[in-house]
Amino acid sequence: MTDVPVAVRRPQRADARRNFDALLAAARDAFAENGTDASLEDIARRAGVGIGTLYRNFPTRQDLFEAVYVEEIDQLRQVAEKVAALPPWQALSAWMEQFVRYAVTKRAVIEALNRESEMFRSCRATMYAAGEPLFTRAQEAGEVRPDASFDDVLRMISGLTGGAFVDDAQRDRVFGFALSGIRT
Amino acid sequence: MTDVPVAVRRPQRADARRNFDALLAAARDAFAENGTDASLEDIARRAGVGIGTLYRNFPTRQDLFEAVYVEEIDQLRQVAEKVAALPPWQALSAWMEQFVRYAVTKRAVIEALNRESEMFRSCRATMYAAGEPLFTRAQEAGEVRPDASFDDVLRMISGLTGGAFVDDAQRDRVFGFALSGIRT
DNA sequence: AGATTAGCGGAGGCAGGCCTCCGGTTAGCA
DNA sequence: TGCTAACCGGAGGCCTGCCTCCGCTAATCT
Repeated sequence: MTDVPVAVRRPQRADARRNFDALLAAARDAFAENGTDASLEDIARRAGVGIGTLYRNFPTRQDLFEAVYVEEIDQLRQVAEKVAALPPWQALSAWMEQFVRYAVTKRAVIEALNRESEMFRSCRATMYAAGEPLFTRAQEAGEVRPDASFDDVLRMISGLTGGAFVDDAQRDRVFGFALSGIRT
Repeated sequence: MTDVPVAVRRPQRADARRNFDALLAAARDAFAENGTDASLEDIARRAGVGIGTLYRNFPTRQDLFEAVYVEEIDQLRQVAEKVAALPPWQALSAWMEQFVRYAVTKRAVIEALNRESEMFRSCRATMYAAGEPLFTRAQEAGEVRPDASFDDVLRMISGLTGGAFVDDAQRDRVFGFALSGIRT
């Protein structure tokens, strides 16, 4: 998290730093709304900054994406730690709940499950490292059906996340159904 | 199915008819691959036809979409009839299975759940008319949890369909988990 | 305050998508 | 076989997005 493959350092000068942060915030919003394909020109516009400035700070779309998400993905790890003391199923389900809430607003995370690239691989690795132990523990405790894998669950959740629901209540309900389907 | 709101008649002349059919086939493929947003220019290219010809036969994207899907959606109704004699849960689950198989190759159908327009509304109506009775019957027979609605199920399935899976086996497995989650 | 140089931002070239228009072609009929 | 209306298809205008380049601006240092 502190050290990422392609280093994009925070600029030194005051104006530059301002723009850098504005871009990051704008990108976060844009990615949440439109996924990985959000228009870079639109992001620059939202940030109130020229397109040139965007490209100087983040030479590739990857770089921008990375700057936005690497940190956020780390939250999943933190939640996993917080939750470790709970009983097996409760721990897993709390973590998954967080994952859902997280994925709903960050559509791009879902795409990370599939796309190929250095950084997506690393995001994926972080997710697995965070959640898989919880899953295994719940499974070994006999709380989760033995024919399900952690990957199954992650993809189930991320698929569901991509769907559109009438309202939050429906979404929660449907997630509840689906998750109850992986219990023994 | 024989009569749709905006009539797009099959052309009379031999060459025109050939092109019409080629366009339809190309559109089917393109929509399956890229969803509703498939490039019309690409569809014309696939059909080996000029873009002008596409627009002459299908003045709007809607028209083309309609020509491709209205008929296919009707299959869901047919399956519902075939399956009506089975016991409640089996009937529902057979129909849903068909819906899944169907939706996987026709991504656009999923979008129909959300988009607003005359024709999407009509597609949706057809889907509901086909599947909802089966659902209600299964629910009244106590096979389906009473707090689930047909809409929940449809959206659950269509959400999952949008997700990417490693292989068909995983997809089937995950669908199985999710569907077992709506049983009592 | 003045010099230095990091940083700004938009013009502009390129690509691809949408849709219209119209000169050229040809199927079908007599 | 010859005529003619129906049909073809792509050029071209418009838009939006990607990315590069470079003349100008102003933050920082002395």
